[in-house]
Amino acid sequence: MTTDRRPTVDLTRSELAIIRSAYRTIARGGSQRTSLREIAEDAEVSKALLLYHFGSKDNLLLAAMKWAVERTEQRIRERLEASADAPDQIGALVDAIFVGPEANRDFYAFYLDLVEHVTRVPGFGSLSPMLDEIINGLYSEVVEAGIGQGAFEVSDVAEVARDMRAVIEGTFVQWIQTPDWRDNHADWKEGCRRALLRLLSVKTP
Amino acid sequence: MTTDRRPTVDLTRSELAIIRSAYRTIARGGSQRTSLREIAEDAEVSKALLLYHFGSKDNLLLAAMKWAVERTEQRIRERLEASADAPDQIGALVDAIFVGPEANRDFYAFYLDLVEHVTRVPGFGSLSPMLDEIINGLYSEVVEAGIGQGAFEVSDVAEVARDMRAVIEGTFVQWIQTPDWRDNHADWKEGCRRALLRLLSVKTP
Amino acid sequence: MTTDRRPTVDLTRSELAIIRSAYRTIARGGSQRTSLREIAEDAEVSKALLLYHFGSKDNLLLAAMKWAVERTEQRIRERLEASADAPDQIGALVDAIFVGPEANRDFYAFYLDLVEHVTRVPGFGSLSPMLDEIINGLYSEVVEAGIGQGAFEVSDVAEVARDMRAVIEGTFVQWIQTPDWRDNHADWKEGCRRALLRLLSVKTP
Amino acid sequence: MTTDRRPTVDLTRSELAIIRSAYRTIARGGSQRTSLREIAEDAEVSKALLLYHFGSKDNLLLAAMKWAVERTEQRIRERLEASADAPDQIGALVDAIFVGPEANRDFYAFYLDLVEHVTRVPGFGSLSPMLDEIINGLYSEVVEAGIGQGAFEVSDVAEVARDMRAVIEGTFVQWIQTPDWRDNHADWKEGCRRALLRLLSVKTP
DNA sequence: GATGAATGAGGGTTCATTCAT
DNA sequence: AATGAATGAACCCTCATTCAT
Repeated sequence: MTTDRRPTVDLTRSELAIIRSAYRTIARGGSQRTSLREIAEDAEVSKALLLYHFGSKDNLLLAAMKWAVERTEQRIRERLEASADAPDQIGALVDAIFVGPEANRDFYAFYLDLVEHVTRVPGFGSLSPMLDEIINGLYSEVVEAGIGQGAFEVSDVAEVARDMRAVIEGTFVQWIQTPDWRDNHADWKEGCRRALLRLLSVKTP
Repeated sequence: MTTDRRPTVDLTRSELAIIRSAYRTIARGGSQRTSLREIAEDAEVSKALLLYHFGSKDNLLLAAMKWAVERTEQRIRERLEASADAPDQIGALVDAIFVGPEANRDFYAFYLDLVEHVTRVPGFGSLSPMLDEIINGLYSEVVEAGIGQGAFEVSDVAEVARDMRAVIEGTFVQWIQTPDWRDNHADWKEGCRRALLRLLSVKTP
Repeated sequence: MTTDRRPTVDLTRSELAIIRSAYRTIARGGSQRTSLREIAEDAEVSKALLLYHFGSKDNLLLAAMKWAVERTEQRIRERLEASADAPDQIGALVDAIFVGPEANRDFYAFYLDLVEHVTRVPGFGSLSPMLDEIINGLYSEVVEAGIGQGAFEVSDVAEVARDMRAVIEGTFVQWIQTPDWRDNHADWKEGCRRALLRLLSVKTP
Repeated sequence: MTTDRRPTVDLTRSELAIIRSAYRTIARGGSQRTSLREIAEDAEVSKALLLYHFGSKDNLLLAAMKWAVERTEQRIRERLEASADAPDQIGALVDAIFVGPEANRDFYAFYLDLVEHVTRVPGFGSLSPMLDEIINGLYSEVVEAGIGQGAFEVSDVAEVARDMRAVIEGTFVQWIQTPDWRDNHADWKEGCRRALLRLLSVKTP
């Protein structure tokens, strides 16, 4: 349904390196607790270079957020294609999303930062339709594929996609708060899978 | 080098006023973008008084978070009791939670801030078992009440409570990002209600 | 020569307790690094009581300084009288002054604070003639007693007293900087004794 | 959470300017009564620049202390060399040290501040071996030169150096407390000279 | 006599940003 | 393209002091 999308802007090699450092550092510490100096140190460049390339901290943040979302989408799509003809579409999706505790924690911690910005900082609002298109679009495709196979009982695809997203993100919001997130990842993943199946009215055996 | 500070156990009148201001101000602006000065101005007290009562910004934040969570639980419980014998338990819960766009936005913006802190600041970890107990406990009670009436098909109450929480919080995470949150509140509420019913395998008419 | 002097002001019991706490606390931490709260905690009274009794921090400081100097003089005089007819007047004086590492360190750390105040804060200048009278007076008496016994070769008593004071305080200024002041106290004491004797042209055996 | 800071090894031109201002300002007002703002104003730079170069107030203080001690040593050595073959070695030393009321007052007020820090702030302890080496080393050299000329009766050079230091610093401790230090400087200088000679068993004419 | 509540002034420090090179 | 020097604004926090009780 959604066609191929390309990175919003082209990034030079060193811009990309900076963005990666920004993502890594911010995912760990939170965007407001993370200073440009820390990011610059992680990237092994001067602090001034960040502003030379991105103009302001907010701009760098925005760029990093876009990059992170697009990269994550791509990673999910690749994994999904690898198991394209799996009998269990939902299981494949969950496998593609729950890639591991560290990566998931980094991404969702970063994502919560993103939501915080969308909610309160003018200029980050542009992220929200982008997320809508990417995430809900992805889930819609999965649902439609499942419907084609007669696997799900679904009337409104968009609504179900939204609900799936709620279940997944709501699961991560809880999981990310658990102290033993490094170890319990598989359990939460399985719980999420079951919840999605129940949501789609697929009887679990 | 401890500082001047009242030993905070029960909340005095002026401590409560400060906490209310902190909640309001932080919900709007985010805890890190909100300075003690802003909170003090909102509370119409001196900045130093905040620290006199709470010792540090983090402590005030923690106190405000606990207060907000407990107050919200109580509000939900009251509303829930008011419709105790409603035929539609889930509907009643959703009514009790979705009290209005402003209040919901304030609370969930604040809540996401809380999660961000739990994730990254040592010392806020104590909040998450508290949340677990309060929120999941509340949902468990509702589920068990429903089971008693034969309304739901549920085997593991704790898991269902967790899934409900995922749906609800995941819904708010999406809703809070929508630009027209002031107007679309009712739609998201209805969507959340349906998702919960589907999750509990209750056939919607 | 100098006649008996009495405490500049009369102190109530609780004022004295506060002053003792002030002395102890400040000797350890320095007057500017020590807050009224710390002193109040040490004295187990409220911070406001300090100001109720002394009016301001500077006033308390001044009172504590006067008290410490007078108390120290008295302590030295008592010890000196106990060995009134000792053959070695200087030895007796040094014994009376070098009472032990902790007490000496406390007093001279406190004394340096005092000098710092005399040098820079108007209002503490009154301490300096008081010190002159007390300390140099004390040393003068010792010297004169020694002259009576034909022990010293001295022409100008006041000058010698000043020089003795220089040697003693200069010794403590160095000693107080040594990291192992707890253990080397006896060595410095002995060194000081020899220096004083040399100063007074008494041939050491 | 390291801060922005130049790695201070050699002093740049502007670092030196800052240190000079720090020395001047602190000598007058005391290190704890002197704020970074005052030093910055004196140096006509922004307050943030001090921390950019030195990282913290304590660090700046430490740097200023080291600088002041080394500069003073150098000044004394130069003056001493200028009168290298003077018949009266001690007189030359005293001349080199007692350069004038303002400079002496500044230096010894600053020095007493330094001692106060060494006594109580961990991290400033490194200063005292440095002082020991520089000051006592200097005096030892003078004593040894004098011995070579048969001027002094001295057995333990290190001990005598320590005693000389005691006399000199003890003299300044008293002098700095006198209200008329601007006028009596010459008298105290002469008194110090005599005391040193007596200490070294040199018969005064 | 004694204290808790409250505050104003100021402290050191952080940090995004600017600018000359 | 890249950086070090420099800054202004704001931050959290400390503390002596005031005042009503």
